[in-house]
Amino acid sequence: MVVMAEEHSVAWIQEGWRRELPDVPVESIAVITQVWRIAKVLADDRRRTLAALDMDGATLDLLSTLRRSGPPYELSPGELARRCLLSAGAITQRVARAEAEGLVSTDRGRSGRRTVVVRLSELGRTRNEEVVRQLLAHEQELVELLPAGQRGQLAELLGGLQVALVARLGDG
Amino acid sequence: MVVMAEEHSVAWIQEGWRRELPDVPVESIAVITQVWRIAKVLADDRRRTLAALDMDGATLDLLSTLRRSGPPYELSPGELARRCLLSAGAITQRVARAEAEGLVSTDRGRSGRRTVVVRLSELGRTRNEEVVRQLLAHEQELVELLPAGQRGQLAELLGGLQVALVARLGDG
DNA sequence: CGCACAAAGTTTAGGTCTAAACATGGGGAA
DNA sequence: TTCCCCATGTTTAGACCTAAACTTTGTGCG
Repeated sequence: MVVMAEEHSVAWIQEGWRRELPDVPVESIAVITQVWRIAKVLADDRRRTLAALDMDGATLDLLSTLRRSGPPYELSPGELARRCLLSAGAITQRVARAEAEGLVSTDRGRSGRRTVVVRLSELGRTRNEEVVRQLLAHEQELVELLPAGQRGQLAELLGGLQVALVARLGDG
Repeated sequence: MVVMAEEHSVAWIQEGWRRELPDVPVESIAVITQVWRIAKVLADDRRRTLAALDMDGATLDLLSTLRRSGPPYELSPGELARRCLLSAGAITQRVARAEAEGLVSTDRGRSGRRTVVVRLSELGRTRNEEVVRQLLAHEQELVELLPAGQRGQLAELLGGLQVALVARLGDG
Protein backbone atom coordinates (compact mmCIF):
# COMPACT_ATOMS: atom_id res chain seq x y z
CA MET A 1 0.00 0.00 0.00
CA VAL A 2 1.23 3.42 -0.92
CA VAL A 3 1.26 5.89 1.93
CA MET A 4 0.33 9.43 0.96
CA ALA A 5 2.55 12.14 2.38
CA GLU A 6 1.12 14.94 4.46
CA GLU A 7 0.12 17.85 2.31
CA HIS A 8 2.68 20.16 3.83
CA SER A 9 5.71 17.92 4.11
CA VAL A 10 8.53 17.96 1.62
CA ALA A 11 7.79 14.29 0.96
CA TRP A 12 4.74 15.59 -0.87
CA ILE A 13 6.98 17.57 -3.18
CA GLN A 14 9.20 14.58 -3.79
CA GLU A 15 6.17 12.45 -4.67
CA GLY A 16 5.06 15.09 -7.14
CA TRP A 17 8.34 15.04 -9.02
CA ARG A 18 8.61 11.25 -8.94
CA ARG A 19 5.18 11.01 -10.48
CA GLU A 20 5.66 13.73 -13.08
CA LEU A 21 9.34 13.45 -13.94
CA PRO A 22 10.48 10.08 -12.63
CA ASP A 23 14.06 10.50 -13.71
CA VAL A 24 14.99 13.57 -11.67
CA PRO A 25 16.86 12.96 -8.41
CA VAL A 26 14.73 14.16 -5.50
CA GLU A 27 16.87 13.27 -2.53
CA SER A 28 18.25 16.76 -2.04
CA ILE A 29 14.76 18.10 -1.44
CA ALA A 30 14.59 16.33 1.90
CA VAL A 31 17.48 18.46 3.07
CA ILE A 32 17.53 21.68 1.07
CA THR A 33 13.84 22.45 0.67
CA GLN A 34 13.25 21.21 4.19
CA VAL A 35 15.87 23.58 5.56
CA TRP A 36 14.25 26.47 3.70
CA ARG A 37 10.79 25.66 4.94
CA ILE A 38 11.94 25.41 8.53
CA ALA A 39 13.85 28.66 8.10
CA LYS A 40 10.69 30.31 6.83
CA VAL A 41 8.49 29.03 9.64
CA LEU A 42 11.05 30.27 12.14
CA ALA A 43 11.47 33.58 10.36
CA ASP A 44 7.72 34.18 10.29
CA ASP A 45 7.53 33.44 13.99
CA ARG A 46 10.46 35.69 14.75
CA ARG A 47 8.91 38.50 12.74
CA ARG A 48 5.73 38.29 14.79
CA THR A 49 7.62 38.08 18.06
CA LEU A 50 9.80 41.05 17.23
CA ALA A 51 6.90 43.12 15.91
CA ALA A 52 5.32 42.84 19.35
CA LEU A 53 8.54 44.26 20.79
CA ASP A 54 8.67 47.01 18.16
CA MET A 55 11.80 45.60 16.56
CA ASP A 56 12.73 43.93 13.31
CA GLY A 57 15.13 41.15 12.48
CA ALA A 58 17.53 43.15 10.35
CA THR A 59 18.06 45.82 12.97
CA LEU A 60 18.31 43.27 15.75
CA ASP A 61 21.02 41.41 13.87
CA LEU A 62 22.99 44.62 13.45
CA LEU A 63 22.67 45.65 17.07
CA SER A 64 23.43 42.15 18.30
CA THR A 65 26.57 41.89 16.20
CA LEU A 66 27.85 45.14 17.68
CA ARG A 67 26.81 44.12 21.18
CA ARG A 68 28.51 40.75 20.98
CA SER A 69 31.74 42.32 19.80
CA GLY A 70 32.11 43.76 23.30
CA PRO A 71 33.22 47.27 24.37
CA PRO A 72 33.54 49.74 22.79
CA TYR A 73 30.75 48.22 20.67
CA GLU A 74 32.00 49.40 17.32
CA LEU A 75 32.84 47.77 14.02
CA SER A 76 33.50 48.91 10.46
CA PRO A 77 30.86 48.36 7.77
CA GLY A 78 33.10 45.80 6.11
CA GLU A 79 33.46 43.80 9.30
CA LEU A 80 29.70 43.96 9.84
CA ALA A 81 29.10 42.68 6.32
CA ARG A 82 31.36 39.70 6.96
CA ARG A 83 29.82 38.87 10.31
CA CYS A 84 26.22 39.28 9.17
CA LEU A 85 26.85 37.41 5.88
CA LEU A 86 25.49 40.35 3.91
CA SER A 87 26.58 42.51 1.00
CA ALA A 88 28.18 45.85 1.75
CA GLY A 89 25.20 47.68 0.35
CA ALA A 90 22.84 45.92 2.72
CA ILE A 91 24.94 47.11 5.67
CA THR A 92 24.87 50.71 4.48
CA GLN A 93 21.09 50.54 4.44
CA ARG A 94 20.73 48.75 7.75
CA VAL A 95 22.99 51.29 9.41
CA ALA A 96 21.06 54.19 7.87
CA ARG A 97 17.78 52.82 9.24
CA ALA A 98 19.22 52.13 12.68
CA GLU A 99 20.91 55.51 12.81
CA ALA A 100 17.63 57.25 12.00
CA GLU A 101 16.22 55.64 15.13
CA GLY A 102 19.19 56.62 17.25
CA LEU A 103 20.28 53.03 17.84
CA VAL A 104 23.76 53.47 16.37
CA SER A 105 25.97 56.35 15.34
CA THR A 106 28.63 56.53 12.67
CA ASP A 107 32.02 58.17 12.76
CA ARG A 108 34.12 59.00 9.77
CA GLY A 109 37.44 58.50 11.57
CA ARG A 110 38.86 61.86 12.70
CA SER A 111 40.97 63.76 10.19
CA GLY A 112 38.68 62.91 7.28
CA ARG A 113 39.95 59.34 7.18
CA ARG A 114 38.30 56.91 4.86
CA THR A 115 37.64 54.42 7.63
CA VAL A 116 34.11 54.48 8.96
CA VAL A 117 33.05 53.16 12.33
CA VAL A 118 29.56 52.14 13.40
CA ARG A 119 28.99 52.44 17.13
CA LEU A 120 26.14 51.08 19.25
CA SER A 121 24.44 53.88 21.16
CA GLU A 122 23.36 53.60 24.77
CA LEU A 123 19.76 53.31 23.56
CA GLY A 124 20.79 50.66 21.08
CA ARG A 125 22.51 48.65 23.78
CA THR A 126 19.62 48.63 26.22
CA ARG A 127 17.01 47.99 23.52
CA ASN A 128 19.10 45.13 22.18
CA GLU A 129 19.56 43.49 25.54
CA GLU A 130 15.87 43.65 26.36
CA VAL A 131 14.88 42.12 23.05
CA VAL A 132 17.61 39.49 22.96
CA ARG A 133 16.61 38.18 26.37
CA GLN A 134 12.99 37.79 25.38
CA LEU A 135 13.74 36.38 21.97
CA LEU A 136 16.24 33.78 23.09
CA ALA A 137 13.94 32.67 25.89
CA HIS A 138 11.15 32.17 23.38
CA GLU A 139 13.33 30.35 20.88
CA GLN A 140 14.73 28.13 23.59
CA GLU A 141 11.16 26.92 24.10
CA LEU A 142 10.85 26.21 20.42
CA VAL A 143 13.95 24.05 20.13
CA GLU A 144 12.87 22.20 23.26
CA LEU A 145 10.01 20.81 21.22
CA LEU A 146 12.69 18.32 20.22
CA PRO A 147 14.11 16.05 22.95
CA ALA A 148 17.61 17.01 24.10
CA GLY A 149 19.29 14.10 22.35
CA GLN A 150 17.82 14.97 18.98
CA ARG A 151 18.59 18.66 19.45
CA GLY A 152 22.23 17.86 20.00
CA GLN A 153 22.39 15.48 17.10
CA LEU A 154 20.67 17.95 14.81
CA ALA A 155 23.01 20.78 15.80
CA GLU A 156 25.93 18.47 15.15
CA LEU A 157 24.74 17.46 11.69
CA LEU A 158 23.87 21.03 10.74
CA GLY A 159 27.33 22.15 11.78
CA GLY A 160 28.90 19.50 9.58
CA LEU A 161 26.72 20.49 6.66
CA GLN A 162 27.61 24.15 6.95
CA VAL A 163 31.31 23.42 7.10
CA ALA A 164 31.05 21.20 4.04
CA LEU A 165 28.99 23.73 2.12
CA VAL A 166 31.24 26.65 2.91
CA ALA A 167 34.28 24.59 1.94
CA ARG A 168 32.63 23.68 -1.36
CA LEU A 169 30.95 26.96 -2.22
CA GLY A 170 33.18 29.50 -0.56
CA ASP A 171 32.20 32.16 1.90
CA GLY A 172 30.46 34.95 0.11
CA MET B 1 42.40 24.94 27.45
CA VAL B 2 39.67 26.97 25.83
CA VAL B 3 39.13 26.23 22.16
CA MET B 4 38.24 29.21 20.05
CA ALA B 5 35.39 28.69 17.62
CA GLU B 6 35.86 29.30 13.91
CA GLU B 7 35.01 32.83 13.01
CA HIS B 8 32.08 31.83 10.84
CA SER B 9 30.47 29.14 12.93
CA VAL B 10 27.48 29.75 15.10
CA ALA B 11 29.58 28.62 18.06
CA TRP B 12 31.31 31.95 17.68
CA ILE B 13 28.01 33.73 18.18
CA GLN B 14 27.25 31.62 21.23
CA GLU B 15 30.64 32.45 22.73
CA GLY B 16 29.97 36.12 22.17
CA TRP B 17 26.74 36.08 24.12
CA ARG B 18 28.16 33.88 26.87
CA ARG B 19 30.95 36.36 27.35
CA GLU B 20 28.82 39.49 27.15
CA LEU B 21 25.52 38.39 28.68
CA PRO B 22 26.27 35.15 30.53
CA ASP B 23 22.71 34.61 31.68
CA VAL B 24 20.99 34.36 28.31
CA PRO B 25 20.29 30.84 27.01
CA VAL B 26 22.23 30.27 23.80
CA GLU B 27 21.35 26.71 22.95
CA SER B 28 18.72 27.59 20.37
CA ILE B 29 21.31 29.37 18.28
CA ALA B 30 22.93 26.06 17.36
CA VAL B 31 19.70 25.09 15.65
CA ILE B 32 17.85 28.24 14.61
CA THR B 33 20.66 30.54 13.53
CA GLN B 34 22.45 27.57 12.04
CA VAL B 35 19.40 26.69 9.96
CA TRP B 36 19.19 30.28 8.73
CA ARG B 37 22.83 30.43 7.77
CA ILE B 38 22.67 27.19 5.86
CA ALA B 39 19.49 28.39 4.17
CA LYS B 40 21.29 31.56 3.13
CA VAL B 41 24.36 29.79 1.79
CA LEU B 42 22.10 27.50 -0.22
CA ALA B 43 19.92 30.38 -1.39
CA ASP B 44 22.94 32.37 -2.54
CA ASP B 45 24.20 29.36 -4.45
CA ARG B 46 20.82 28.72 -6.01
CA ARG B 47 20.53 32.34 -7.06
CA ARG B 48 23.84 32.12 -8.88
CA THR B 49 22.97 28.79 -10.47
CA LEU B 50 19.60 30.03 -11.67
CA ALA B 51 20.96 33.34 -12.90
CA ALA B 52 23.20 31.37 -15.25
CA LEU B 53 20.07 29.68 -16.58
CA ASP B 54 18.21 32.98 -16.85
CA MET B 55 15.73 32.05 -14.14
CA ASP B 56 14.95 33.15 -10.59
CA GLY B 57 13.89 31.24 -7.54
CA ALA B 58 10.47 32.80 -7.12
CA THR B 59 9.40 32.08 -10.68
CA LEU B 60 10.87 28.60 -10.57
CA ASP B 61 8.90 27.81 -7.43
CA LEU B 62 5.70 28.97 -9.09
CA LEU B 63 6.29 27.00 -12.28
CA SER B 64 7.39 23.92 -10.36
CA THR B 65 4.31 23.96 -8.17
CA LEU B 66 2.10 24.04 -11.24
CA ARG B 67 4.19 21.39 -12.98
CA ARG B 68 4.10 19.02 -10.04
CA SER B 69 0.33 19.32 -9.77
CA GLY B 70 0.14 17.36 -13.03
CA PRO B 71 -2.12 17.96 -16.05
CA PRO B 72 -3.81 20.26 -16.78
CA TYR B 73 -1.13 22.21 -14.86
CA GLU B 74 -3.45 24.75 -13.30
CA LEU B 75 -4.16 25.93 -9.78
CA SER B 76 -5.99 28.83 -8.15
CA PRO B 77 -4.00 31.65 -6.56
CA GLY B 78 -5.22 30.54 -3.15
CA GLU B 79 -4.00 27.00 -3.67
CA LEU B 80 -0.67 28.32 -4.91
CA ALA B 81 -0.32 30.48 -1.80
CA ARG B 82 -0.87 27.46 0.44
CA ARG B 83 1.54 25.23 -1.45
CA CYS B 84 4.27 27.85 -1.73
CA LEU B 85 3.84 28.99 1.88
CA LEU B 86 3.33 32.59 0.75
CA SER B 87 0.84 35.37 1.27
CA ALA B 88 -1.85 35.87 -1.34
CA GLY B 89 -0.32 39.17 -2.36
CA ALA B 90 3.01 37.53 -3.11
CA ILE B 91 1.29 35.10 -5.47
CA THR B 92 -0.46 37.89 -7.34
CA GLN B 93 2.90 39.49 -7.96
CA ARG B 94 4.71 36.28 -8.87
CA VAL B 95 1.98 35.43 -11.35
CA ALA B 96 2.07 38.90 -12.87
CA ARG B 97 5.81 38.63 -13.43
CA ALA B 98 5.60 35.13 -14.87
CA GLU B 99 2.68 36.08 -17.08
CA ALA B 100 4.62 39.01 -18.50
CA GLU B 101 7.22 36.49 -19.63
CA GLY B 102 4.65 34.18 -21.13
CA LEU B 103 5.37 31.37 -18.68
CA VAL B 104 1.83 31.17 -17.32
CA SER B 105 -1.59 32.49 -18.32
CA THR B 106 -4.56 33.36 -16.15
CA ASP B 107 -8.22 32.67 -16.73
CA ARG B 108 -11.03 34.35 -14.96
CA GLY B 109 -13.30 31.29 -15.12
CA ARG B 110 -15.70 31.55 -18.06
CA SER B 111 -18.90 33.49 -17.46
CA GLY B 112 -17.24 36.16 -15.37
CA ARG B 113 -16.81 33.79 -12.44
CA ARG B 114 -14.90 34.91 -9.41
CA THR B 115 -12.59 31.93 -9.52
CA VAL B 116 -9.25 32.60 -11.13
CA VAL B 117 -7.04 29.90 -12.59
CA VAL B 118 -3.31 30.12 -13.23
CA ARG B 119 -2.15 27.79 -16.00
CA LEU B 120 1.37 26.77 -16.97
CA SER B 121 2.04 27.60 -20.61
CA GLU B 122 3.87 25.28 -22.96
CA LEU B 123 6.88 27.57 -22.70
CA GLY B 124 6.63 27.54 -18.94
CA ARG B 125 6.55 23.77 -18.86
CA THR B 126 9.60 23.23 -21.04
CA ARG B 127 11.60 25.98 -19.34
CA ASN B 128 10.72 24.54 -15.95
CA GLU B 129 11.73 21.02 -16.85
CA GLU B 130 15.06 22.12 -18.26
CA VAL B 131 15.90 24.14 -15.20
CA VAL B 132 14.63 21.63 -12.65
CA ARG B 133 16.78 18.89 -14.10
CA GLN B 134 19.91 20.97 -13.93
CA LEU B 135 19.15 22.39 -10.52
CA LEU B 136 18.30 19.12 -8.83
CA ALA B 137 21.38 17.48 -10.32
CA HIS B 138 23.52 20.28 -8.89
CA GLU B 139 21.88 20.18 -5.50
CA GLN B 140 22.17 16.43 -5.34
CA GLU B 141 25.93 16.97 -5.52
CA LEU B 142 25.75 19.41 -2.68
CA VAL B 143 23.91 17.13 -0.28
CA GLU B 144 26.31 14.34 -1.19
CA LEU B 145 28.99 16.33 0.56
CA LEU B 146 27.53 14.58 3.60
CA PRO B 147 27.83 10.77 3.76
CA ALA B 148 24.58 8.92 3.03
CA GLY B 149 24.01 7.94 6.64
CA GLN B 150 24.24 11.50 7.88
CA ARG B 151 22.04 12.78 5.07
CA GLY B 152 19.31 10.37 6.03
CA GLN B 153 19.61 11.17 9.69
CA LEU B 154 19.57 14.88 9.02
CA ALA B 155 16.49 14.64 6.80
CA GLU B 156 14.79 12.63 9.51
CA LEU B 157 15.56 15.12 12.26
CA LEU B 158 14.57 18.08 10.10
CA GLY B 159 11.27 16.40 9.32
CA GLY B 160 10.60 15.93 13.02
CA LEU B 161 11.46 19.54 13.74
CA GLN B 162 9.16 20.87 11.07
CA VAL B 163 6.26 18.77 12.27
CA ALA B 164 6.80 19.95 15.84
CA LEU B 165 7.12 23.59 14.81
CA VAL B 166 4.04 23.59 12.63
CA ALA B 167 2.06 21.88 15.39
CA ARG B 168 3.22 24.53 17.87
CA LEU B 169 3.09 27.62 15.70
CA GLY B 170 0.37 26.80 13.23
CA ASP B 171 0.53 26.81 9.49
CA GLY B 172 0.45 30.31 8.18
C1' DC C 1 56.19 62.83 -7.53
C1' DG C 2 52.25 61.45 -9.77
C1' DC C 3 49.24 58.28 -11.51
C1' DA C 4 46.68 54.16 -11.84
C1' DC C 5 44.94 50.52 -9.15
C1' DA C 6 43.00 48.20 -5.07
C1' DA C 7 40.07 48.52 -1.12
C1' DA C 8 36.12 50.27 1.25
C1' DG C 9 31.62 52.47 1.11
C1' DT C 10 27.54 54.40 -0.98
C1' DT C 11 23.99 54.71 -4.35
C1' DT C 12 20.54 53.07 -7.35
C1' DA C 13 17.60 49.92 -9.81
C1' DG C 14 15.02 46.13 -9.40
C1' DG C 15 13.24 41.90 -7.28
C1' DT C 16 10.62 39.88 -3.51
C1' DC C 17 8.02 39.60 0.47
C1' DT C 18 4.47 40.98 4.23
C1' DA C 19 0.67 43.52 6.08
C1' DA C 20 -3.14 45.98 5.58
C1' DA C 21 -6.52 48.38 2.93
C1' DC C 22 -9.51 47.63 -0.74
C1' DA C 23 -12.64 45.12 -4.34
C1' DT C 24 -15.98 41.85 -5.64
C1' DG C 25 -18.53 37.66 -6.60
C1' DG C 26 -21.60 34.14 -4.37
C1' DG C 27 -24.28 32.11 -1.04
C1' DG C 28 -27.29 31.96 2.59
C1' DA C 29 -30.72 34.12 5.73
C1' DA C 30 -34.93 36.65 6.19
C1' DT D 1 -36.01 37.75 -3.75
C1' DT D 2 -32.88 40.88 -1.69
C1' DC D 3 -29.22 42.05 0.99
C1' DC D 4 -25.31 41.38 3.77
C1' DC D 5 -21.24 38.89 4.83
C1' DC D 6 -17.35 36.08 3.77
C1' DA D 7 -13.92 34.16 1.11
C1' DT D 8 -10.84 35.17 -2.49
C1' DG D 9 -7.96 38.29 -5.06
C1' DT D 10 -5.59 42.64 -5.95
C1' DT D 11 -3.31 46.85 -4.70
C1' DT D 12 -0.19 49.65 -2.25
C1' DA D 13 3.22 51.05 1.05
C1' DG D 14 7.20 49.84 2.99
C1' DA D 15 10.94 46.62 4.47
C1' DC D 16 15.05 44.20 2.83
C1' DC D 17 18.19 42.31 -0.09
C1' DT D 18 21.55 41.79 -4.23
C1' DA D 19 24.18 43.37 -8.08
C1' DA D 20 26.37 46.66 -10.34
C1' DA D 21 27.78 51.30 -11.08
C1' DC D 22 30.02 54.94 -8.89
C1' DT D 23 33.02 57.60 -5.41
C1' DT D 24 36.74 58.23 -2.65
C1' DT D 25 41.17 57.10 -0.54
C1' DG D 26 45.50 55.43 0.18
C1' DT D 27 49.39 53.40 -1.87
C1' DG D 28 52.99 51.39 -4.38
C1' DC D 29 55.57 51.61 -8.50
C1' DG D 30 57.76 53.92 -12.15
